[in-house]
Amino acid sequence: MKDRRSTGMRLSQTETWLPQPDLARVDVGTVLQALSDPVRLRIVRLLDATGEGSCTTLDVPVKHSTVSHHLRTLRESGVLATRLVGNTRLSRLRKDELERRFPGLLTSVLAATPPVATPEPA
Amino acid sequence: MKDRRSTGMRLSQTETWLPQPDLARVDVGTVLQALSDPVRLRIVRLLDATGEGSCTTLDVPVKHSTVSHHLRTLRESGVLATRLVGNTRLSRLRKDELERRFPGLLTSVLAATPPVATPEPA
DNA sequence: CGATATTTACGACTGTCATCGAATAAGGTC
DNA sequence: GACCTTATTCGATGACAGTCGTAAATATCG
Repeated sequence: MKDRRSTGMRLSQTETWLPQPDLARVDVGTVLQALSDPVRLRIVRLLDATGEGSCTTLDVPVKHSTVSHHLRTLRESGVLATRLVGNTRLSRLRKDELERRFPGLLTSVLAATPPVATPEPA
Repeated sequence: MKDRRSTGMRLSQTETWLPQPDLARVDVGTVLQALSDPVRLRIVRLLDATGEGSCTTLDVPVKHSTVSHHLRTLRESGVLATRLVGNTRLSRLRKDELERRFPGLLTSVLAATPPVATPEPA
């Protein structure tokens, strides 16, 4: 129950969300494709750790416009949901829904341990 | 030291395998990348159903040279192993190894149900 | 209203990758 | 050895995707 005073407080009763696909209509290949990119996989891991994130808060080694592009890809593939709050857009993982649609998939990806270093010392 | 009788019998003691990566050194992103292609995902499903398959036995809508390319990709990413038997190469999923390295990953992918049809009726 | 911050949209470049066809290598058969 | 089958490799091509910069849209603050 939010109670806003004179200072700018957002009202949370009518939250707007960006359009997102029904996971029942999403193919597992689409999700795999979305998760296959290194930057996107990093975004997913960050969102899993922090809960929510936006274009500027996500620590990824690409420009903002590129982050926006990746967030769009992840959203359209059903991996994350984005809600508009004031000036920013906060994205989060659709963890529960994904777990129901593809049991164990996202869980196993997030639980994956990094490879033992240096495949070939060159 | 081949010992063949009149009828063509294969000897199974010295089986040769194509080189494959140590899964401990494989990143989950590499596997996701390998599984993200539609043709490769189909190959993986076919191999899961039939146990083993080769370039010609796999029913995929691309030419043999392309199948060979995909099999190579899947092998180098650690998804499948290939053993040479006579003139052909039989590939199979490294299911158990993958399950140990990325618990639940391949399982969830193979268990994934197809999407409910017609995302957009056009 | 102006100024700033956040994000997206658009256009362009670039690199990667899937695909094919032809050539090559290797196995098995006659 | 000649021949066919199987599979890979190579080069070329075409399409897609990741990246960036800039412009545009929206919201917040003064």
